[in-house]
Amino acid sequence: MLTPALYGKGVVSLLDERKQKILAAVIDAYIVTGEPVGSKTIASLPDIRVSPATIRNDMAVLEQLGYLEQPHTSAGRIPTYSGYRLYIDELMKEKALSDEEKKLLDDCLDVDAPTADALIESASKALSELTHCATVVKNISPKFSVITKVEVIPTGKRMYVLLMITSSGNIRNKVCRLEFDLTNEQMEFFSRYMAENLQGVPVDELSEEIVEDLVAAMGTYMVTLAPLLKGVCELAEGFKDNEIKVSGEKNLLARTDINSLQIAKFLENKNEVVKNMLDDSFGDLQVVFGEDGGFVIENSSMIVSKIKKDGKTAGTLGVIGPMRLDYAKIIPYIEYLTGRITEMISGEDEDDEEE
Amino acid sequence: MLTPALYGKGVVSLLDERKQKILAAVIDAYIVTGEPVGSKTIASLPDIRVSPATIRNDMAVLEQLGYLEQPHTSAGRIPTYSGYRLYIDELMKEKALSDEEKKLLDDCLDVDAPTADALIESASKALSELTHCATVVKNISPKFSVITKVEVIPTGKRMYVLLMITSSGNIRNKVCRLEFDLTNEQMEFFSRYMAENLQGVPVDELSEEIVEDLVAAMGTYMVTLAPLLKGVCELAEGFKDNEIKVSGEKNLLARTDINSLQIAKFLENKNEVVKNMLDDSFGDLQVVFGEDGGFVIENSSMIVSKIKKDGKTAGTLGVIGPMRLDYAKIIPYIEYLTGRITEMISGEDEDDEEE
DNA sequence: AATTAGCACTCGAATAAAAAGAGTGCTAAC
DNA sequence: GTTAGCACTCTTTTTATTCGAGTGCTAATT
Repeated sequence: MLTPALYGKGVVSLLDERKQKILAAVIDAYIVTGEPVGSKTIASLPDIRVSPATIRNDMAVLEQLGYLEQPHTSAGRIPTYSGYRLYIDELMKEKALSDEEKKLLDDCLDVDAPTADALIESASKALSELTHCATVVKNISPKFSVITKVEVIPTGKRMYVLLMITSSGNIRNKVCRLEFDLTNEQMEFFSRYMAENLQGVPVDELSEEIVEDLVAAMGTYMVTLAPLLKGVCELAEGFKDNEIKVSGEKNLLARTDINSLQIAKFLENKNEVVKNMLDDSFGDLQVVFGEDGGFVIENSSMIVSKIKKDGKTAGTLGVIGPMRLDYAKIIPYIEYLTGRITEMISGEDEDDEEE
Repeated sequence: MLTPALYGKGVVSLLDERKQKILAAVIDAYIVTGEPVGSKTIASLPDIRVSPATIRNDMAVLEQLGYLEQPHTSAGRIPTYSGYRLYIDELMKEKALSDEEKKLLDDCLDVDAPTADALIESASKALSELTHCATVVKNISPKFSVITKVEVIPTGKRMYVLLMITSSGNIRNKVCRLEFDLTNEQMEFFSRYMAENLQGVPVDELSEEIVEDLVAAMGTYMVTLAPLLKGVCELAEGFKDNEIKVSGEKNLLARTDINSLQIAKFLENKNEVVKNMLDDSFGDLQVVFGEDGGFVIENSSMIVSKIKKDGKTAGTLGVIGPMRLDYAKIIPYIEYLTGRITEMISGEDEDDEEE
């Protein structure tokens, strides 16, 4: 007999209610202690009314189904990947946030942050401290940013600063060294040309081809200004690339059950590794285990949740921690934060909401 | 009898030539193997002509003098801090760079780097790969940078980007949200006011007091523009603070003899820790061991060398690695690189050297 | 048919004892 | 001053033994 709450779910229906309870209890215990869990431990729990022998039988079944495993014959059980998966998807009881917790989280959000990215960043810092994990952030997608301004500012002999500002309030700059000094006329032309051709263009649409076309159409100015346009191109790339930020790495490095070198390697490639992972193809909340795809940090898992804007994925926020993470508590944290951020940034573009 | 090369040196004169040779040999061997070194190992070296017994006697003396120690009775010797110190200062034979090595290093330097900091950065990356250590960089001192431009650019409703450019080609920006939109007149006033009062001011002289004076002297514009000036202040701080960069951390994290958590803590506080350490009070090249002052990474050491400009310290470049570092090889590397950079940036300010 | 008590069994972890080995310090001879 | 020789020390490695947690199976119980 299934509890009402579990009707219509997935794999869970293959397991009778008691086996579900036992599996959940084993994983709960393992998350707390980190040690293999035996039948006696489970039997001593208040809402389990059967004997260790019965539990042993059930655990043997759960092992055959691939949800649990034994490190060695005479040890208790630990969860497998699919055990965790089932637990997260269908078994665990999320610990709803109390009002105090909500308030705490609200206070952590920097409501005065000048850009959405800074707001998300503040959430990331807070989350990392509250969970004692590393946190990972994918900034507001370049899809939502259009170029609002491209400037060139002379700063020295043949030295120029290129400046690009986007609608989401992000700025990037780059120093260019040219072959010749620009005349006033050339600079004015460049500014006008940029304003006419790039203003309003979404950052992620700015490809090399577009820039090449622009260069070609520039006529006599071509030779002198081409290097600047190349710089523009690189700036746009910068917006796309530097999206992913990890903070609180210390919390991972402090752990003995996670390999430091793997962490370091992950941090080096975080862009490539995480980019594919946080795409539209997934649901709003996603839990990835430490050897799925490119994400190789053994014994770790990553929970990420989407931040939306106008119904579309705009960014993500999540944590990276040990496999045995307190999912039931941390998932609500993350969902609450991304939910609040989603509220805060919706429709912010057009006009300021206050007053 | 002292070798000519050692005349007039320091503590070394207390040690006869053979003891020096033995101490150096022990440290050489320890640097390679990481294991305590015994008398037999030393005796088997080609230019040591005495028996193990003699070496044992000498090693006992070296231990009493505090240069060596035994992890336990029946083990060989390992160097103490002062052993390393003596070795580095007076005993080791630096391995001079071959022409190929010089060429290799030259090729690593990004001669086209638009700013001196970028040049140093390229050296840092190369050094980290060549030595398999982390590298640490202190960027060209703010003392050498004067403010060349402060701009304010409107980017949205009540949103402005503050931009500060220094003579060394560095740029920093900051998004400010103001209470009111600025009129054209206000913006023009601000630009002029900045140009008149801040252009040419060395970055590290821009204190809160100066800014407060400026605010006070601003007259009617005071109320509206004060927040912008606060932003200017923060930007200048940014130039001072973000000087120290570490790269190649992976090389440290990969080692089992260095504590990951200590590395993480160091990385978090690198600014405070390293700032004091790379000051004018020291010689051109400095070796710091992993528990001196604020630098607490057990079993590690840091070698830093100064980059100069017009005879004054302008920046530093160095490596952080295990205590048992191949000093004899790495020190020449660092000295060569900082030397080259010093040459390249000298007098670069006034005019371009090429053509 | 499901549950449970009972029990033999397994295998890792902890403990103890023994052997091996590296290196020393000291003494006496060179 | 140097060195061979040797007893001694202390770690590391090996081997053996015990201990105990936890299991799986069987037979009894509900």
